[in-house]
Amino acid sequence: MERLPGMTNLEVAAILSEVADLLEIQGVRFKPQAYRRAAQAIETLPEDIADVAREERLDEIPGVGKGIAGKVREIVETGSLAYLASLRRELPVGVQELTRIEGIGPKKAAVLSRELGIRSVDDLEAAAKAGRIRDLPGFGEKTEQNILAGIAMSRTAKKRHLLGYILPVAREIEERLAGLASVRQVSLAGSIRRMKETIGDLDILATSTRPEEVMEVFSTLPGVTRVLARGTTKTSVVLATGVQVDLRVVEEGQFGAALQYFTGSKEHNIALRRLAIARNWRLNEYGLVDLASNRMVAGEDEAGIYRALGLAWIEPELREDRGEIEAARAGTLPDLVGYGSIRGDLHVHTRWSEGAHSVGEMAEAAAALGYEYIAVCDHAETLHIARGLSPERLADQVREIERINREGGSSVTVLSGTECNIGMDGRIDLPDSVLADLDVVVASVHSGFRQPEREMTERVVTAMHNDHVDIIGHPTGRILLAREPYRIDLAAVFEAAAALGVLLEINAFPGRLDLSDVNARSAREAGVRFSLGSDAHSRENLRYMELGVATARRGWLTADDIANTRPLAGLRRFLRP
DNA sequence: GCCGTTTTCGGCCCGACTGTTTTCAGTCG
Repeated sequence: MERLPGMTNLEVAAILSEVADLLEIQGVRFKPQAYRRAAQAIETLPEDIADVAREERLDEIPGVGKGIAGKVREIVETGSLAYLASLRRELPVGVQELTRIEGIGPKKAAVLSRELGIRSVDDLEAAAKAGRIRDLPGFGEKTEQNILAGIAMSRTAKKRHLLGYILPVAREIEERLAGLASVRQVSLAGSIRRMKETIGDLDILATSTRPEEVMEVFSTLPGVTRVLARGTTKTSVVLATGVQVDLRVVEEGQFGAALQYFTGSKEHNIALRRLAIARNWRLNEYGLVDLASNRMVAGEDEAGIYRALGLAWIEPELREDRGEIEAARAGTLPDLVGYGSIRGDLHVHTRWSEGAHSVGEMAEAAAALGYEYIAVCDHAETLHIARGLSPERLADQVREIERINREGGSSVTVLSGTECNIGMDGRIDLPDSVLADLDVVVASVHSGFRQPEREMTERVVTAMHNDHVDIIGHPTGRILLAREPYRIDLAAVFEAAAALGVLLEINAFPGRLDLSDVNARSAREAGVRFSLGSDAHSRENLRYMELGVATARRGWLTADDIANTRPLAGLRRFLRP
């Protein structure tokens, strides 16, 4: 029997967020914040919200009390929320849409709707052009102009950028600034310091004895096409790639506070400020200040702020208000896998299929990175576009790998492997006899993404039941900024992977990062172990491993959770015979 | 609507900036 698809955490969160938006437009105070906080907690919950509701544990979620718990139950049980429907009826259609325009919040949207009957962005544009907005209370000519500019901006949708592509750019800017004699400290901040998978703007922070000089150098960096603002404490530029970069120069004694503040996330900072308030302190970008004595409690270095608030220092990758503050207080933060902890790459391609370099060249590059092993996992035959290998050519490749290992020109052991294809019915596109002779078998879905959830889940679980499969590659198939993950019951996949001892990959290719941080964390809770693979198509791509480690760290993973933090002998225990 | 290292009631993140005002509300990050 077909099971009704349950509400995902994302869908429940979206409903609560909309309630928050609508309440805000109505001018209701404080409730929007409460709904938003609950939505955020549910969105990033490492468990299925329907399970939590069924087990009557909703009140354990921070931000969920009696009222919201009842609404969540209603959503989970019926798929909708009567309260939201009634809120929608009370508000003219389209008012929400207005708040998406920069400069228009709930208050202005309400006035525009009430006074001029504006119901859409198109209405808004017409009214602004006709000069009908400037006479409204609280509005003026300037506001009218800004609204038109805001509408124009909203039409050229704000782009995000892949972490993997923007990180080298950011580091180059950081290095150039660090090279200036007057610069004392410099650090990346914001989402790039948290290693989020996609980045909006770049934030960089520095201290300097001569801020004007730093700003001059910064605003004339190669690649800068526009200077949006230029002051002695903050300068904003736009690079040719469309990336906005903000540089802030602060006082030396405030570097820690500023770094903490500008690293965010916003949710994390709000939670920290709550802790400060409880002690009658105030936390902002200038420091942690005792309100009674007006004395600075901390601010020079970041760790001092956390310490003063009774917390262990929190790695930037964890600062999303997803339980890290509670863990820091209890002293139970995970010992995150380190960027240098990976001993080998378990997913690389070579010239045998779609890669750019030979097996020997990849091994050499891996040795230069200090690895002990790499697994060559070229595609199998059915993946024609990637020049997949037939069993015969794969056998030739295995012989070449054996020769390279025997001749021992490199400190790296090359493992033979494949990235085989999981067919529509879950079958692998190589015979068992071939798979049995390989060291590492990665199995991935490369087609038929539109299968219904139940079939896709069965398909992947069937593949895991093949005793030769060691790793499921990029388990959700998403491509960042381009393609949604396919529909699959991840809880069922995690359960099977844990039970069968199949590793799930965190694919480190910049556009994949699949499993994602949040999914990896859920998988870990379900007892899954992981494999990190760069999916490198060239020597240079091996460096993408860093992005995979970042994703693992954001998913609260330790070295223990990851097979390829082990030396070769230890790794073999994670691979099925 | 939520929540407690001042609490079961009375608060709820903070500061910069803008444009509208003439002392501040609204918006943003």
